[in-house]
Amino acid sequence: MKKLENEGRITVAKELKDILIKKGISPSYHRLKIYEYLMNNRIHPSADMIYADIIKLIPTLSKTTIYNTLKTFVGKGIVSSLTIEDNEIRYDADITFHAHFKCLNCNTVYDVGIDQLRSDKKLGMLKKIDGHLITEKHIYLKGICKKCQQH
Amino acid sequence: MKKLENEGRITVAKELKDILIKKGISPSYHRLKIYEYLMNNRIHPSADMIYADIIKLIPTLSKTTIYNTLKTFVGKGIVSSLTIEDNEIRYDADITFHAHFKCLNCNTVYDVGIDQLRSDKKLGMLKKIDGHLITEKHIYLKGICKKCQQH
DNA sequence: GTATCTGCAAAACATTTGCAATTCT
DNA sequence: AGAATTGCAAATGTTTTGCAGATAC
Repeated sequence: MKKLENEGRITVAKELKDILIKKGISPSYHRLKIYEYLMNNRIHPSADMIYADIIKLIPTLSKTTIYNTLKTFVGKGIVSSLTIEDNEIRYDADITFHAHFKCLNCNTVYDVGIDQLRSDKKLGMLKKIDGHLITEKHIYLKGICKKCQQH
Repeated sequence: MKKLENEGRITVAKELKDILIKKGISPSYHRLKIYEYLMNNRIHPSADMIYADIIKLIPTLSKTTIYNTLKTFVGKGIVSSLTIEDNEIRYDADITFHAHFKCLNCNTVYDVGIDQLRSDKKLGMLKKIDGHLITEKHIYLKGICKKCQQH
């Protein structure tokens, strides 16, 4: 829990607690710490990464609680889940629309602003972004299809 | 093995065999049938869906062969893998750049042309496409990051 | 006849579920 | 006390691995 800065401002536990309450999530100690971790560590961690770090703080923590909590957060819309990996789900407390870049060598997942994507006219032609060499591009949209809307 | 049409032309086994050979993949019967299945059934199937359908044709087929073959195909670049689901990998024989839409109700994965995406200026603002209602958007880029390029 | 391909069975994981124990009010 | 939260242990489901048998050239 070292890095408390977040885009120029300090994120204090009180503010995070209020976000949870506003979304109808009772701010238990575990939930607060998990949310705080996600807000302060923008590394798109997996459930296991979150567990490995927070257990240092809460020795009795179980992975079930991590999974329960993440499901609650995603369901309430304060955290989004990324399926950029093929074997595990990554989580992101930044719910604004942005793209992600995964390095196939070091497995780091970087944030990429959409404005940077639009500056280049054709996403299909894009070969590099933020200095990262692109070899694969995926656009996944989700929602309710035409058929299902008609019943 | 009913639908043999593919964008106006007939895909014959001979052509598919030649694609495999050209890519350095020995065209065994199993591989040919799996590739043929993917080319003729553009439904973005999972390994299990492919297995369930092809075992009707090859009763001795094993899932290991499905996984081995798909790994070979993806490695050689004639099939791409989609991580649009959070619990299984979907496969697509269409390796041209296009987006995918997954219905959260019926789980169908539709193709979406990128030209359709670009006609709308801002992907971030997009609410509907091909009549499908969009509630989630993900852009995943992969490759080698800036740091890893420098060694 | 040697290399490749296939398939069984078991293992390896991430995630989920059932239920009991704990905590909070 | 009663409801919500947590956690253990077992189950689930997908994908991987080791190895033996089958097949192909």
